[in-house]
Amino acid sequence: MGLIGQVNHIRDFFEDPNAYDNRTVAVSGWVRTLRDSKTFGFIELHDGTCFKNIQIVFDEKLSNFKEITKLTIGSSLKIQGKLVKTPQAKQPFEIQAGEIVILAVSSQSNPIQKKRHTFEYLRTIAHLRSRTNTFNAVFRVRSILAYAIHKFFNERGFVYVHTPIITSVDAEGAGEMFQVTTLELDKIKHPIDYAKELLGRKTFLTVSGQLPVEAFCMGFRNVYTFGPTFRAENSNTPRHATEFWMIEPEIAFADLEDDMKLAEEMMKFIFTYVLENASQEMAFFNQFIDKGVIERLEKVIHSDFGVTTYTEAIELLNKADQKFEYDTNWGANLQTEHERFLSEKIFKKPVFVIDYPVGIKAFYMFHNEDGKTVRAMDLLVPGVGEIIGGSQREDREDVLLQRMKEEGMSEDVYGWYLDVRRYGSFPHAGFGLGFERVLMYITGMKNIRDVIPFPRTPNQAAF
RNA sequence: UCCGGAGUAGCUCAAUGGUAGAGCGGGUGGCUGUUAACCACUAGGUUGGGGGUUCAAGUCCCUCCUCCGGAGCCA
Repeated sequence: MGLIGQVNHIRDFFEDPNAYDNRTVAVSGWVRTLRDSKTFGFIELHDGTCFKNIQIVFDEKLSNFKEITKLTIGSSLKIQGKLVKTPQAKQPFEIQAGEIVILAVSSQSNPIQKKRHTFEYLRTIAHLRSRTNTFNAVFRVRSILAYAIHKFFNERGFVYVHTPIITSVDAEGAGEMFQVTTLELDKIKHPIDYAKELLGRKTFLTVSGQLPVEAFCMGFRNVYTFGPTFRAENSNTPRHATEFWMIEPEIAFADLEDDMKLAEEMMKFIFTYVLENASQEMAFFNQFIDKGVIERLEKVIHSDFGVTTYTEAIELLNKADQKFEYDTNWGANLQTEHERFLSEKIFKKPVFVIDYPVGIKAFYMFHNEDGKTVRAMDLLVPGVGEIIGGSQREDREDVLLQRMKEEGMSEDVYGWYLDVRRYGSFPHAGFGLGFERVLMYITGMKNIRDVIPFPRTPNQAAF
């Protein structure tokens, strides 16, 4: 006989308190905090089924009363008692315990204390931090957000494609790559014979699923990938991690306008879904992490995203009454300060910047007639910066081949990618959405290390 | 990787070159409705590592390490 059916879930109490009022219930969970007096006490119990805890009242009529008052934070319990409403108190209802079974007492050296901890400290105990209010809320929202993304694409007929994590496609222009090898590095002879690799060639962890997903776009029209990606950059910022998750849709018979429309619809859909399905967590973020985050999300849901060309953006920045550390000059990348000024001060909402100079964008982007720009788009959001990067793809085989030659890319490795243009080319477009960056925007968390369960950043691969 | 800041009790932080402290957390006791509970008592230290200056270094100098922030790279 299993244990699961023997207890109620706190989540159900909050969803329909009337159904349990004055009824005998059983719960299991962990002590979040405990207060006791001479003849009675209170436990706040967390059972993992929802953000909120339930208050347990216990008194000296229990045979193990003295033991219970000595319980430490984190100790696990099974409790039977009566659920009663408490309209005059802070909590809506509580359980008056008839029996408390102590399953395990937590060691008093538990690093999670009944006090406020800094996020920096909690990162050093990432395996324990899901027991705190903030991280419990962050990671439940992470789960709900992932579901919302799948739901969005599924409802629109997109096919979910599992693109490879190990790839031989080098230098996609998206950053440094981790090399994957089965060769014994301490015994390796130079020059390295990559034919001796288990996979028969030099391989890496993927920096993007875009190229393979484009191939599947030929068969299914609208597709997306959603999986981990890896960048071996020595980036030390609150917005970068070496391992992160990315969503990459690819749509057929579509141009850049369709691409932006999809991005905007998706953002609005997932924001709405999280607000509706994580209301307790969002209320917590709004009160303790980032005051006003709910209002900001609602504003985005009800506003039209801005659009400006790169060339116009440069003009807007030059006209602005604002000193920048770096000058804006056509042909150079926009600096972070420029991007923030555009989204936070000029547009005051998410804004697409489109039609970037050829020289600062990837080889596969569609070339405009002006010969100077490509059909690329970046979506900038206040506070987080670049959250989406996408483009209409170059679907003309000759133009693409020319660009690949200029980049020195070998047809051996990329020939299959040209086939997507060779056997019935079609206009198509897509984008990459940084999953953690959306999560930061939604929760108001300021550091990417605090929205990844076990973050990998330079010097950090513990757990 | 570059620039800046910080490393002192379990945690968050004090300490003019001169006896290393507080709050929280822990432990013990008290308290008849608490919810950041409250009150009393108590234990707890290789001041990030190494080297140097000085009668004397947490404090000044050199160096290394780590973390945080800004920049770059980008999602």
